[in-house]
Amino acid sequence: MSIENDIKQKTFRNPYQKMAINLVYTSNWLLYRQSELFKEYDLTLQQYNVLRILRGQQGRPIRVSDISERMLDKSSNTSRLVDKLLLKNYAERSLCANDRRAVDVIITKQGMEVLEQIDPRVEEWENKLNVITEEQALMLSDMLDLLRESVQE
Amino acid sequence: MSIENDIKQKTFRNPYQKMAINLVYTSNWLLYRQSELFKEYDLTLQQYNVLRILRGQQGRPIRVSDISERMLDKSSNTSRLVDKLLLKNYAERSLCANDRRAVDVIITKQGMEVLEQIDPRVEEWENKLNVITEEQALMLSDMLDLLRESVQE
DNA sequence: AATTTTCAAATGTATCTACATTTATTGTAA
DNA sequence: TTACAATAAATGTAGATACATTTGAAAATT
Repeated sequence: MSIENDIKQKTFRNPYQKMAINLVYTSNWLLYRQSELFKEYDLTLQQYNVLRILRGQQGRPIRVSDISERMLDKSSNTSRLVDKLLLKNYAERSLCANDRRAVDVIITKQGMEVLEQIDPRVEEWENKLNVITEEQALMLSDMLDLLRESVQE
Repeated sequence: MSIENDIKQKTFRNPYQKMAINLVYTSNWLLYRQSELFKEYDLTLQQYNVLRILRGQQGRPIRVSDISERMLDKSSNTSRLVDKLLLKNYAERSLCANDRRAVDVIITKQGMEVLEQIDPRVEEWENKLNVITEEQALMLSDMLDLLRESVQE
């Protein structure tokens, strides 16, 4: 359904506004569907995001501040997210050897296992997005990069 | 900067995953910038969203449930958002004549005024997005519509 | 070396959000 | 018409989030 119907707004100030609104709306839509999936595994979206970052390390530990940098939602409180993962035995924490301010985090076997359970479900979900071609998807991604670049901080 | 650099992830499972991640990342990026702007006027993003929906009514009252339907973030608690706007004298609430369960909400003069102050700032911001053409913006919006359509609920 | 600044993580706190429940009203079926 | 379901809004509450502050450690400056 078109964004006009979804939010019952017939006109937009300009194409850029329409696009921006659709972008936020679609992101919320996507996050909501995916959250439902993660909820089955008692994970929040942010916890899942951290877990995936941990797995991406392939055995190497990663410090809390580096996790924060890689989060999609930069405002997350990574300390507390890691706390939650520790409670579930999905992650382990240890002091960083060469910088005692920092804390190294690593995924556990159980953390890997829960991700492996979720993987096919996420993949299945992502595959539904192939109403657009792979080329279009990459083009869309490139356009998003451009948009962010254009607004200097 | 490319999404790869922004979240320090070099590879993605497939183009759809890359696009989806970029979508969420860019939405967060956009919301964060805009929130900073609204904060200057002591409004949260959600409060601003409600105010704009109220203005869109052009004088006609709108019930709380209809506001919810039009929100970009459907999970917002519209009752409490309207409470906040009442406290700031940006909105008024009255019982709906033909359905005493419902509550009619209408924007006040002060609500209109604060929006008018914000308008040029938002427009200025949106205009920075014109690194892509209007046609590309509309195409991007259409592709987002397609994506949502493709995943049946 | 001592002092100051910067940095990493954790924590305190008010606010916000998600979700279930409640209250009041309307609609529908027995 | 009574009983039951459906709807609209408000509210209670646990947990999450945003943001400032604190704690401890490292780096830079004096």
